[in-house]
Amino acid sequence: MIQLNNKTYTCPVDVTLGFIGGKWKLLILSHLHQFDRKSYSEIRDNLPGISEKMLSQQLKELERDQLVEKKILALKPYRVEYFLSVQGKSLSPLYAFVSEWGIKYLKEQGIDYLKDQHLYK
Amino acid sequence: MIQLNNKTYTCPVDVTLGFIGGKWKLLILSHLHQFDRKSYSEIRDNLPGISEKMLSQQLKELERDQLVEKKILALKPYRVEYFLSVQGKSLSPLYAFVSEWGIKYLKEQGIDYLKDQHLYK
DNA sequence: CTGCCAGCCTACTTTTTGGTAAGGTCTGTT
DNA sequence: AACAGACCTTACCAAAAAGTAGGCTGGCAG
Repeated sequence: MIQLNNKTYTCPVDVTLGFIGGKWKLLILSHLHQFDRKSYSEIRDNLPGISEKMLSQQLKELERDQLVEKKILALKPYRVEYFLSVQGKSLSPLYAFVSEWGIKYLKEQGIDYLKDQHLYK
Repeated sequence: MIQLNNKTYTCPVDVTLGFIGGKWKLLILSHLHQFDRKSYSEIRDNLPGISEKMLSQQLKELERDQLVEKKILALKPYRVEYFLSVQGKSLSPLYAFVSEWGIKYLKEQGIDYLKDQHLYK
């Protein structure tokens, strides 16, 4: 049992899961990793199904956990930009692996995601 | 949007998450990866906090998803053994990475997990 | 023959998570 | 002036996930 920030973790895996657990976190992170879609609405439009509540909630947690940073581009017309922090980028191999594993799995199921990508969306 | 087995996924990352999502799956998997503790009670005893309900439920799902296999060692005194399938082993880089990332993070927080491992448990 | 341990399963409750819908500011467009 | 779009927040509710507690079979040890 590891104690950290008033929470208990059973092992290092558990610690990492504390950051990337949840339905949308890895999706948002790997999205920021893959594409450079960074504005709020670009992320929203590229994660079909996510509600604005979830998006802003998760982004906030990711900022708090310092995996994502937000840059305010302008105040008068409020414009922002989200991007992976150094810490967030340190998880890059994970985003890559998880995505490739998914692609490989889909291929085994007869779905060529890369080829047919334009169809999905 | 990807359709597969009556479910909808937004991208390959989402597909992978379908297998390893949830609070205990990665914990169980990486446990089977790291140690060779394989019996039901060994897994239970090494994942402090997991309830038997969760353990058997998750094991069942992992079997269904073919990431884990179960071998019945004996019937009279019912004894079993769980281990990673080929499919489950194909996620090994993930277990390793997630664990190492956690260890690295802990180190940054002043906790030397590897050195003090004996203290946790 | 009692109790304990392996290996589960089930009913029930609580907690967490996620979804809906609405509101609110500001700014540009028509 | 009306509307739309970027960028959120909040209140309320439903669903899903997880926790609690107990039960059940069958050996084996004392």
